[in-house]
Amino acid sequence: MIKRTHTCGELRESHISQTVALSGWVNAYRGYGGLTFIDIRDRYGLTQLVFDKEDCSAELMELASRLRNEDVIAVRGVVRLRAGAPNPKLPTGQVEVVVRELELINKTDNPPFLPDDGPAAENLANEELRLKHRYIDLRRPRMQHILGIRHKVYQTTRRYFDENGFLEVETPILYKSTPEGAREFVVPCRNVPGSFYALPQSPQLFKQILMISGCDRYMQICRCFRDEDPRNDRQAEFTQIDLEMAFVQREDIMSMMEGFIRRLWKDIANTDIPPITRIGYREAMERYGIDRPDTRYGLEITDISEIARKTDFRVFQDALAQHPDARPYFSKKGVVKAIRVPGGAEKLTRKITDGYSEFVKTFGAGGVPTVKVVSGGAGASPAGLAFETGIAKFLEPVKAELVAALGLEPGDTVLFAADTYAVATKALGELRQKVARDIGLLPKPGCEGGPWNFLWVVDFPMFERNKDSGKWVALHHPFTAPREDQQDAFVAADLSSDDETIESIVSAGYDIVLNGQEIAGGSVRIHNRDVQAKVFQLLGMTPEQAREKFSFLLEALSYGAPPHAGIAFGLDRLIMNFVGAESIRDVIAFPKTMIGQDLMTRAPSGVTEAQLKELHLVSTAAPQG
RNA sequence: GGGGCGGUAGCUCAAUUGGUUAGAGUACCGGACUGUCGAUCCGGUGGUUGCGGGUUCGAGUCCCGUCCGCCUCGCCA
Repeated sequence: MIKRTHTCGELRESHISQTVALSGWVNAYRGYGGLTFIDIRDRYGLTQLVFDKEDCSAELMELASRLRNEDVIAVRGVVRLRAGAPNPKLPTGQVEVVVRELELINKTDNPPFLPDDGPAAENLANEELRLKHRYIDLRRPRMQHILGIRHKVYQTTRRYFDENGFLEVETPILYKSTPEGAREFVVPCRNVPGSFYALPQSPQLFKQILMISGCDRYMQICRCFRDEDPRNDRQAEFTQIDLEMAFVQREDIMSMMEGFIRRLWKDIANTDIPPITRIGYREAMERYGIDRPDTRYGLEITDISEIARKTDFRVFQDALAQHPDARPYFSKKGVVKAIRVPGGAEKLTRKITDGYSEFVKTFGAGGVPTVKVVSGGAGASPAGLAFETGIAKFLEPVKAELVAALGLEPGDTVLFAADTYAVATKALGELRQKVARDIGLLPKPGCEGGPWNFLWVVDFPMFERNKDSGKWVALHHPFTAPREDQQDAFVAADLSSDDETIESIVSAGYDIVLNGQEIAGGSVRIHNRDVQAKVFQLLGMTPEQAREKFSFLLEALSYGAPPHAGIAFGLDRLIMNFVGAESIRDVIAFPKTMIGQDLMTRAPSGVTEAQLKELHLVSTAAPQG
């Protein structure tokens, strides 16, 4: 075999007249009878090979003329300045290799598609086919680039945390089932009939145990499993950058993470990230209607309930009549909220705003009342503004107040939501993002590069009532500590009667949001056994159940647990941001489809009766696949 | 679990209200061609329209079921 001396992205004018050897895949074939060009490709780039009747034997010309896309070849030849025009699109475009020796290492069958990102790739094969033949898809320069960025993120991560004294520790994949939270993948255990492991949703408790074990600072790039329906940026099997620190407070973690983010963005995107601003959960919900606000644009939400109360608009009045005396953030309290869309009068056509009404119905809202703001005209306000279309006539009596409250200007459109606090907030929070895309406030999805708007979201409530069961659930997870100044109130609270207090307790949790996407989340943990037991109790676990599921944690907490805190990054989402990927599948080498299949290996698949028997299992489903 | 979009040649797509032999580009095969780089030109092979039923004189097209892919709501402590 001809052994390569250089890669296909390496040769320059400085190599001219050297004899070199290259190996790779045939990327393109251009034949002229007595003259044949082959582009040879490997991970590093493309180089033009030339076979010329004047220089090559008839056998070599014949062999070259039979080469086709994706054949694997190796060549030996001499580098020379291109005899024709140089190709400015290629780093190697000044030179070509005149081939003296060609080895056809492996002839390909006609490939189902070509791994081409160039102009010919306008019709990229569909994803199903690309996933089935992932080894071809991954040859694409784009995919190689993504794998490379992902590799760099691993390296920067390990380097940063190593420099800061973190210890990389692996934690079990075969773990204990703790059925709170996400649905788990379950693995039958052969040696203990009828018992099962679960795959970890995260190494949460192991990293806490490692703190109690004296590891002080832990990190791991780990696989996590959640058997929930996937999304564009979510799949059942994903990767976290997981870490935990002992003897720290919230601020210590936050500054360590800001350092990490600055390093990461410097290394990967060559960008300096300024200090990250913070917002409280309540404020985020009020202003943006979501706990992960995208701050690249305005379109903030304003509560106009008190103004709406003065109108005769039935939709407003009906909404406001719901639990009028409830606490401000009570989820079923009736409210009216509004978004001012600058320039919306022109950009948001009737067809678009009708679509918004349909859109918010998916979140339980009835529709989106709308009004346009114009200058002058009949009935113009003192500021010279008038309302038109939609619900304009109902708003006439409160025009001046609305103009002042929302800062309205001519050409604006105002979008309203009148419903319960929970529904109106959610509907406008989602609508806000849709409007931003519609009127061009955002780069197109899949664009690479900034702006990078980071945000810490802090001060989450510890608990909320599940809207169906009415049970208390932890907003983050049951191991999250109350914020330092809330600890006493939680310890003192009577769990059976003190709803107001429990709902008001704020946790020591923190999320990092990037451009409206949650990229990391963590908290200070409970390190006191009694506090942890009280949380389990509040979540409806009897002391026996708590012991059955978490005795190891409660015991560990009683044998000298240091204060500790941690966080985990969604690594796949980080990569998506760096490379401008639209789908999480594009940043995972071997991803799964929406129903969790690997189209290349055809996993999951059936197993034999013998396997089932050995595992003490009987399947009630007919075998598939 | 719910809603939406899609599945036609190896690939990317087309095919009027249901109507003749399901087309184009590309890939592939054969031929021509000495400076291309999405090479070009000439010729050719290539189809159980995802699968199974149904309606009809006639179905790629309409109906029912099913499988697969994507998007989305719920879900994701």
